[in-house]
Amino acid sequence: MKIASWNVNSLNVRLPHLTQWLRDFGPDVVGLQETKLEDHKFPDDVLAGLGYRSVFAGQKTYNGVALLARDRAIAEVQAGIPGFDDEQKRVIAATVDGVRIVNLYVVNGQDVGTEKYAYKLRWLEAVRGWLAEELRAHPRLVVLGDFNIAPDDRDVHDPAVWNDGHILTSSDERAALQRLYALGLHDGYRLHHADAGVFSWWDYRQAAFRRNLGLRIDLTLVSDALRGATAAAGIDRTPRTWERASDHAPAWVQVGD
DNA sequence: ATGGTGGGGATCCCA
Repeated sequence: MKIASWNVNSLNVRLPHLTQWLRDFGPDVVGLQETKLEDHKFPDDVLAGLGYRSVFAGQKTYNGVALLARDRAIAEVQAGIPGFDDEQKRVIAATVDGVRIVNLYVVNGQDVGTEKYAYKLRWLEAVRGWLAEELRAHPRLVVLGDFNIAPDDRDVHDPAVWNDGHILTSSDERAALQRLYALGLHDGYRLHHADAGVFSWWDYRQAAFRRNLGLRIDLTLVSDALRGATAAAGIDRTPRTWERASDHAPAWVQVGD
């Protein structure tokens, strides 16, 4: 099963890219972030025409997440973090073919020390508590999404700029990510690749994509129980080359066949 | 330190 994560930065704008990419890449499961669509506007009919069922939790203008699955049922759908009151639509989870999939749009955090940064750390702690429960109930777990955290220096183009005091790379954010790993979750990409300089997000400004000035912040984590079945992982840069692209590229992991 | 670009929707917020 090929399982992917893609921050589309407006599904309204990116629907042609998504449909093209579904045809080209043929993922079995996809988690989308930043759909920026209210649920009644979600294009589930278009996606059904391509063989994908979808579930979604959206809102106008900001955030919004969805899970798609091709030729498979989507069961036990959970939107939001249980017990964590939050108006922002950043989480959707479901079970597909015996694998629990948790799709996260992690808070960006703006700048270290801001109110949004504090919210990011609170939010990640709530996610950690919930994932501990999810792992007990569903040992075969994949946690994917836009984490808005670059795990280590290999995942940034310039570690001097993206340092322990900078948003997306600060020591508190990285420590929060390590606490997720400590639950028994593994960066799928790093199970197969040790290289530096492979990124999933490039700023729209300063021709960052052309110059490969990016970060790897879109992650696919696999649980202990799935680690041995993780056959491959990667990032598909192709959609980032298309006209009017999302600033993110899809990250994927293959579990089993 | 600043401001660069893009999406959404309202003339500014968020990334």
